[in-house]
Amino acid sequence: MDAMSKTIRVRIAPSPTGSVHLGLCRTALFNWAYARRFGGQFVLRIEDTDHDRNTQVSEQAILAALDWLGLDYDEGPGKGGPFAPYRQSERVARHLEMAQALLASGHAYRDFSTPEALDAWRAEQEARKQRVAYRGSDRDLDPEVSRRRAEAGEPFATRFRIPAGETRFEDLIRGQVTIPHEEIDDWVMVRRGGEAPTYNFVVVCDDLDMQITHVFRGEEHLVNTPKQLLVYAACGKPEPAFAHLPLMLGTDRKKLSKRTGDTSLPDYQAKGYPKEAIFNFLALQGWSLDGETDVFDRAKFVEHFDIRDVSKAGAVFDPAKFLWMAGEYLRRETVEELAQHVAPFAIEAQLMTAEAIEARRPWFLRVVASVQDRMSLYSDFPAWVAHFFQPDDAIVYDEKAEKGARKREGRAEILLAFAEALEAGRLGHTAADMAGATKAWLEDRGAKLADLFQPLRLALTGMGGGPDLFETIELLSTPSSLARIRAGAARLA
RNA sequence: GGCCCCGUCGUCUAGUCAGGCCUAGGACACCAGGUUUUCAUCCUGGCGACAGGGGUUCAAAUCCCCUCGGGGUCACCA
Repeated sequence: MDAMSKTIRVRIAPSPTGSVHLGLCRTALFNWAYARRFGGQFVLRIEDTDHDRNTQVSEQAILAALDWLGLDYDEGPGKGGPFAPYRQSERVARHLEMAQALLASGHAYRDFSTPEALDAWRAEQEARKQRVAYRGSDRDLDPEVSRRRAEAGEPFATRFRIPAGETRFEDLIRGQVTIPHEEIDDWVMVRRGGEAPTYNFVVVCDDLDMQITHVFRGEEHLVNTPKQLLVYAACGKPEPAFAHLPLMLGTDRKKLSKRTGDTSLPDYQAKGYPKEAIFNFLALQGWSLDGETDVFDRAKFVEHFDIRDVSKAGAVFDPAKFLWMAGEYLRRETVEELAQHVAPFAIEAQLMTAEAIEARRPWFLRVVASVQDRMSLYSDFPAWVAHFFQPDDAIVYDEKAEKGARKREGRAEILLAFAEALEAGRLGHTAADMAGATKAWLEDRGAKLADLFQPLRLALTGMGGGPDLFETIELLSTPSSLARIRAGAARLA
């Protein structure tokens, strides 16, 4: 009832380790959409309780990724909010305080056993092949004794006392889930030494303090939920609603990992996937608009998204469909937009400098427009236009294309004749004029179109396919075209 | 292995909660045509699934049970 009447508050709580995984992006996407759809708040909290693995770079990468995808959060590190701080490492005092309270109420206990003893116990379990949930030997220690040993300086870990019974909860995606308590360890809330609380504990403390109403996260957290639910109960606090998203799978049907391909957002940014395509594709991993429409913008997504519509089964990540989606968005861009997106790739490939692009902007736009239908990714651009920057007498010929061109009888002669006609201006000067005039010219000579066009394309661009040839001639300029054609005639003779 | 979750075309999915409108729809991929000076775009068509077996019912992809298959998880990681 509480959760219904309060405004919706969702969060993502990534740990800043490694690169930004697509799974995190998708979880963020769904949380964000839910908040936006129902007028709630989307919170970012950095889960940096594992000091050994956290990195500052990684935290920055998460912030940058959300920003790039346009998933604006209402509260979070660097942005602040009514429940600051939003970095868990900065909230430890509060976590310890809550741990203290659970110790006092008997929901938790001090475990003085050594890590070595635990290892031995686990080894024994392993040997007997019958894994039983851990129940610390100090679980039933007299509270007074326990307190005194702690005061005497004996190190201990704080464990949660799992009661008998089972936990049953309603997952918004999966329906009712039941897990018997015999399966759950008396897990560690605060590590030995007393200053380092663990994830399963702090996540509840923080969600509680930040008044989170809905927890949407990956399915790998499903079996952890009872542990957390038990903490809510122990604190006497209402629990949020839970929904566990289906995993994103690799082609091996296992949790998406680097083994089967790129998994991080920066990988796809670097390859030149349009961001709206990434957004759209991620939205399709476990959710669909109406079963008919695959391409939709973020407004549409927000307008229709509901966590209840998310599917239960894991989604195999399909690179081919992702590529198609990329092309779909790339082709919808205006030439100006596309030029802007593609320019960095041209620069990186050392085809042009930023200054050169600026200086020849009208030309550059025409070039971009000419290959728009031929690209799926921004990174496809350099390969299509590289020939423009090669010396006229040393165009790099594609092997297959050259083989094809060499099959044409009289290739050198026709190229030379065409060059002459072109130079004399007998074919006109605009692409449209030249196309018509050239066809007439070919007919007069009794030649087939392919007799000229195949060798011509090779001479001009070195490629087997590409934009309209007369457009290419214009873009190249007549002198340069002539040089290439004559060089081609010589090379193909 | 225990426990938990899941199971519709190769892949993403609609349909499952409220059984009939499903001879199961869409998309990607693939194949075949068409358009085109080529490549691509674009257009048309094709291939292709209810994991299996039992029930319940006049009727099941939809409800129940079992089997099989896949995944997740079993830390003083998150």
